[in-house]
Amino acid sequence: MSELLYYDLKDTAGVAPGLATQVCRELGRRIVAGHFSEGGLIDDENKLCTRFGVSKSVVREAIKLLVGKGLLEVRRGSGTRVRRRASWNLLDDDVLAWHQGIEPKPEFLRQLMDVRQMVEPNAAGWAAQTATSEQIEDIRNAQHDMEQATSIQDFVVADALFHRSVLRAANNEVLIALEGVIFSALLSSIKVTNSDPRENKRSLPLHRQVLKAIEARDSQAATSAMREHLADTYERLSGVLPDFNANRGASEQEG
Amino acid sequence: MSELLYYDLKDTAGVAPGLATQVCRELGRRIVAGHFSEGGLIDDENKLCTRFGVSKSVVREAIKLLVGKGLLEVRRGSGTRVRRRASWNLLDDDVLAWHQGIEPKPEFLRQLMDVRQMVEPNAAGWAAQTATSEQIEDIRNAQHDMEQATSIQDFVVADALFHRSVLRAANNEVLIALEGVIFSALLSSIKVTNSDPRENKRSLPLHRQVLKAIEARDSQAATSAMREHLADTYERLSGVLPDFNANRGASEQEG
DNA sequence: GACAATCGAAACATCAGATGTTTAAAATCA
DNA sequence: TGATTTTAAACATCTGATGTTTCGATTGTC
Repeated sequence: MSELLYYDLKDTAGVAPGLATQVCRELGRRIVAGHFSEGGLIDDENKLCTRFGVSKSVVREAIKLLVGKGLLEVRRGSGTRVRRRASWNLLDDDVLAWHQGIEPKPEFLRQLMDVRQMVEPNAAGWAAQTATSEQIEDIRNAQHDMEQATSIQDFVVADALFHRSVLRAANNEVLIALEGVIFSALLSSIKVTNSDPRENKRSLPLHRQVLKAIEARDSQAATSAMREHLADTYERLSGVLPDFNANRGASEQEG
Repeated sequence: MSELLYYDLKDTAGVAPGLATQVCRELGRRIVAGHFSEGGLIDDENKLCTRFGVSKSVVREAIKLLVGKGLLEVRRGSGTRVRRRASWNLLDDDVLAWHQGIEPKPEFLRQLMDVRQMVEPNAAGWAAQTATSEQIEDIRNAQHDMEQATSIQDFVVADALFHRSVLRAANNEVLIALEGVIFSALLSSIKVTNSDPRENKRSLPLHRQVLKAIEARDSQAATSAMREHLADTYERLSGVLPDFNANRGASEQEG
């Protein structure tokens, strides 16, 4: 499951997660997977205690965590409800990670890609202006690892680290908080295209170009190269997912 | 305090916050305000119980909430530490709200504005393509409220709602999750420029242009108008804050 | 005196049970 | 029927006990 890969990339490992975190993740996965109807009640505290075999305090802490992520809403006396998706903190690392546990939805993936196309060319441009030599070194190393990768997994990890390095090199705290979006989109894309390593190597020249432009402090070139790279990814996804561009430019729904 | 204004805009009101939420907010404010050294220990559970006059379960839930926002790190046996700022979930609504409780830091505000300049022109462009008639109506109403506003507060709220309407009209779930960044930047900007209502009215023509372009389904015009509006804001901030552009490479690009 | 093994206090983790408050639905009555 | 009262369900909070981990202090040997 690539949810674990996501957590690896965020190096959330190291610390042993307590029971509350475990229960939180288990519930979170089910909510994101759509096992509960929007606005529907989930089991009460006692049932959850029995189901997970833990005490009430643990369940309460787990629920508090999910409330913090916007997934649940607790009403005293009434019960605990699943909030509508529009209220979820979609940028929360766990919420994004849990999305990796389900089949990628074409429209959501497109939205993630739209945001990547908005964010990363700018990030590359800023990186060319402000990156320190250490930050450029990080980008170079990631690029090198992409070249050397032999398995799909190694390649994806190196790819993710490349884009993260660029993002960090832009030296904008708020921007860095968006790295989860990039990881999520990247992992989902790989899952969808399921391309073999050779196919992936196709994107290497553009990554090289981004690196070169940043090294040369050429902001516009970095922006362009990154934009071109993402457009290529975008196109590949369009080819594989029929609904990828479906709900674009037209909407008049709502029930 | 405009932290409350932030919460109003996110309509987090309605439900009475329990003790855990109160303690969480109180601690969160202090952390964001920098009352603790990075990596430093905070009081242990018992001391916090005494300090806030609540039971251990409440304190534990509050701490779990802060861990979920990346502000704290709990190590069994050792204690609870404040994580370094780079690990905070800066896009979390509460974290952004707590930033409103302190004097805006020029560099952080610039970073927020950079992100706005990256996000909102795109959002306006997409809104021109995908907005429903109801969504356009929302934008129109917000714009109307801006025209009619008499107090600074009314104006800021209408301004925030205008930008939120545009963001929502882009019909991208991930994008919507960034509305907190816009609110935060907007409220900080007002606090800094402290401009009187008449001065604010200066931005009305550009808002009108954005609205007109979206109504006309002219994506490029919407993007341009929004870009121009933000560039204007950016410039005004540069004039007031000497350090606003301090840690910065040089030029802007984007095309 | 240096170093390693041991011990114990501090701090978080979990559990169990009791009591208060709020909500919403069921029961009751005019 | 419609308004009021009652009651059961569910969350909120408190209390106290026990387990586990960490880290520093103590101790004992060489």
